Amino acid sequence: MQNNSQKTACALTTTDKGLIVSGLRDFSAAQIFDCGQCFRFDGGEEGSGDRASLRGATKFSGVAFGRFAAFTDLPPDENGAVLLAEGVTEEEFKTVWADYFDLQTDYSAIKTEIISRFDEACRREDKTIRQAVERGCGIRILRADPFETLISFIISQNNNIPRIKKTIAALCAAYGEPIKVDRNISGDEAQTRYAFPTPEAIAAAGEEGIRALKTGFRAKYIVGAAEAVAEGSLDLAALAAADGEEARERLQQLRGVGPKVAGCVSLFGLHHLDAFPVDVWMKKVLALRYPDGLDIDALGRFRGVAQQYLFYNERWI
DNA sequence: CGCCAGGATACCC
DNA sequence: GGGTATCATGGC
Repeated sequence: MQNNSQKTACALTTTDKGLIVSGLRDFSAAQIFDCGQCFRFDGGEEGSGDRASLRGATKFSGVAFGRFAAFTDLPPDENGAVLLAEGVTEEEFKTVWADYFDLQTDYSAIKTEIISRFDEACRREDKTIRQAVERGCGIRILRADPFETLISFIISQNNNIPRIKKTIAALCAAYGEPIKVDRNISGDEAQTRYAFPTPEAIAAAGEEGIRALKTGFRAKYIVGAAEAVAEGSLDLAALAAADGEEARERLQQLRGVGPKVAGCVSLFGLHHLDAFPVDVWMKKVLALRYPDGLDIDALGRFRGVAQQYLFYNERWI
């Protein structure tokens, strides 16, 4: 599902307000950062634009791969969606953020296949998936760091999103490397940002060090996973290259990693788009929207993307 | 006080 | 194999 024409379609322009990325397809920073796949970006802050066109736009700022940046959706033009990236150079966008946002993947083609597979599985025209795809039309599956995703979703178990974000922020502040913040990002100069801790840093912190961050019963799971990666017994890069089912089974061998966490790590951290994590929200979707049952395995190789459309649709309905 | 939160585990039958 | 109490913590 690679599309070279799309790769070259997005255009970069450096302005005094930041880097303008135009010609984006199937893209919404707000939807991407608000659909539960990423815990390190915070929004809500109004775009500080002095122009009417920026009013109401939400800026999301945060850290990925040890880099702090802010992203704001601008009104689309005739070439597609437009994104304002602050604290990002053209070179950095091309080498880091374009890959993070999975810009080389054609999500229009994915949507078409998803709808087709759902129709087949339901043996009718499925209105639910159409509504979900429409509502979350700008969602993309981030290519997030595998280790960060693993630890983040271990923390997510039996937890709520605000507290998950708070705990991860505390983990980064305590054991992550401080990041030099670009002074051009207005309003954010004063705060020190932190990279996600390395496996070695978390392993060295030990169970007591991690428990001190109010991680509760998850502390031993977090340290165990970090130790496995640090000592090399768990090779996440190999799992990214492996079959989706094989990756999920290997992840579930870790204590504190069950089907749901393994599914989220596979989908968001390893980019296995066939992973379909079922959480309380998805159980609600399945019971409410598909009362006659739904064969997950029949939903095709992009069912993980469909899962995000359905999750977003149900959470913000 | 109780219940819930992007669950997993140990233990029950 | 399928049910269920328990696990830390904080918000409501």
